[in-house]
Amino acid sequence: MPLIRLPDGSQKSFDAPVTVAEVATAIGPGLARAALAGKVDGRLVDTSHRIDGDAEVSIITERDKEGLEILRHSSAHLLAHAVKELFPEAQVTIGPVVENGFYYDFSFKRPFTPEDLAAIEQRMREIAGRDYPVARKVVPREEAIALFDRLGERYKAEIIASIAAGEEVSLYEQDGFTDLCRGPHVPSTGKLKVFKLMKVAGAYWRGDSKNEMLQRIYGTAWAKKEEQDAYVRMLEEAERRDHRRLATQLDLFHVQEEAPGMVFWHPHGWTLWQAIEQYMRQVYRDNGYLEVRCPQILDRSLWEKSGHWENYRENMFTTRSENRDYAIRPMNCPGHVQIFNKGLRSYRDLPLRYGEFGACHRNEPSGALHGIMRIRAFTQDDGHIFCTEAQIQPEVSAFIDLLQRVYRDFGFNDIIYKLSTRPPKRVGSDATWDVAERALAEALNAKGVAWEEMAGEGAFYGPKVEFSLKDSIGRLWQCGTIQVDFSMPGRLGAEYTAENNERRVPVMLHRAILGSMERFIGILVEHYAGAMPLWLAPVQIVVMNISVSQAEYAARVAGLLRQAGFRAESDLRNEKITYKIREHSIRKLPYLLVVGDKEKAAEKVAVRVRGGEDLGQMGLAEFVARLNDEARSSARP
RNA sequence: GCCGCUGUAGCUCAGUCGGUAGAGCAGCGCAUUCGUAAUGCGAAGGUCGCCAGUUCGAAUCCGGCCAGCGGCACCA
Repeated sequence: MPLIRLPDGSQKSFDAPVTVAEVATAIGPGLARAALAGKVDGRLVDTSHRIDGDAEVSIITERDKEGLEILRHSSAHLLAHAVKELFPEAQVTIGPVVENGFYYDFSFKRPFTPEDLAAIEQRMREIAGRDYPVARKVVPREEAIALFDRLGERYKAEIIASIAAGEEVSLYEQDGFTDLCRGPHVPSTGKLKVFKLMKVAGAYWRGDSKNEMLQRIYGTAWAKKEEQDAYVRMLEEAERRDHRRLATQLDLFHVQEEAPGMVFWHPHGWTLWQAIEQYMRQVYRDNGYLEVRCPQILDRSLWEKSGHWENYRENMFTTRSENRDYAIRPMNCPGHVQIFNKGLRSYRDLPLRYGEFGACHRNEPSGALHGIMRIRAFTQDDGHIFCTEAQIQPEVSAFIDLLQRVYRDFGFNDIIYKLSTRPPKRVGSDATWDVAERALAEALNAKGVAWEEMAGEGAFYGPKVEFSLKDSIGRLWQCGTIQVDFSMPGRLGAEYTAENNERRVPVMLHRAILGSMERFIGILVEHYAGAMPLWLAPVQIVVMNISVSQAEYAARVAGLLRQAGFRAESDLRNEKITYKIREHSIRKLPYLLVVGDKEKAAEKVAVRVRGGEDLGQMGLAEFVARLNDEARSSARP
């Protein structure tokens, strides 16, 4: 007779084995209706799961995180069911839960069309509406393989064949549709109410590009309609903020066919770039970095030494001249090592920090290109710190401080930290990895930040910390990184003289805060939806006259603002003031100044802030003071 | 690189059954001199991504290529 302990501490005893569903019923009919699954001694199970002995049980509903995942998982299952009803020749493969939803991969002789998607979604609603019970069945492996072979589902048969011999094979069945699945699933299809198919795309069988390509149908599913609506609105908002759309609208940059993956920066876009670069240059200066500049094309022999020629030949742009092979640099570190190598280095020189706005080219596969977020010609805010093992931790600590300050200045306050540790294939002794991993972990702990360990995700040459920022609509972007490198300094012959007159190879820390300038600008544009803070806005102020009699005064005001160090324009066109205001509002300028006869007579300006707030009249000195305050508070350029 | 979709005026987008292309905005000209998100009128603007093919005739149909977009794979 099982004694069931519930999350609130209460207990219920039964005189015979009970199912999760029966436990829920014993607690209350409302909970019984809401039950999606159960958690028995920490393990997620179906509501049909039978409890034979004493156990800790909680009932999972759509309010639980696990409940939502089960809804999504069962929605994937429902999708497969609908596809099999409409297209019996389609073969099912896998259908996991992903962020915000689920997908299911199918093999089918022709591509699914948007019309197919609509029909499939309709069929999903019908199946859900009929509220079929979902039944779990455990079968011997051979029986399951035979079943799917008989059904002509060769992918499923292959998946089962790869399940370890001892493991239990469970099948889920709803109205004649059977799928292999670990579960748990909702008790009946009627629990699935809020879902929507999103798109169809290609995906490789088992994620391997050597395998055939399947068709992946993506869907989203939620506990409540309002949550799904909010998610759809977020996607629409992301589309409105798309950096490609805003770049055209705000005349920042363009790309064209003749230079795939490379950016043409227009004057306004380049002004934004320069504001960022000058700020970062100041950051270098204030934090002990020495700015350097290296060639973009280097002889093949150097890339052979660094290992790039062997490992990344396909992804490098190369060129030839007078029988010599060259590569256009895909990264800056080999150049920085050359500077380090020039002259004899002492331990007294360490840590030595070089920084560069390093333009790199990587021949990315055409399918990887994406706006200016993933391109072939990009510029890194790249820095390399040459140091001793003992200096790793203080350098990493200082770097984290610096990165936090920079992100805050750009308006990002939410940072996610991840530590990637030694991968199976690596260089360097375990003792050295111990030192480096401990240094990174201690630096993170010293900062008191929450971090996640990504075991085995480090680079072959050393562990790394990766920094992701969260933007204004909740998306994560990995930008910063600091990586310990035990390999390259040695490969490229970097050495220093230690206290005991011994020659030693320095440790090199690769680090970037923004990552790629291009990508970071894309992120900034989307974060601010094109309405850049004052210190970054390509045009900060436009001065508009109301009629021709104030034209000279308006031009003079704009000139004075430029002399005060601001990016100001005048708009003296013979247009109605409402027309000009509309036009410059669309350009998302921070400040619009209106000058008419009253302002001209009083030697003042009427100030309108982006967004429409009218600050009324003020003198020029007062306005400039305001601008200076604002530029200082958002960042310290 | 792989799968799918897309490519028409500076921008956003129509274009039916194959019969040599259309709108709004922007730009240009003229008038209007105006107080916080669109003044009116007029003229102009296109190698329909590129190359081949079918056809009396191709933006439209077929094939190849290029680029972009959504994913997958990749991302030193």
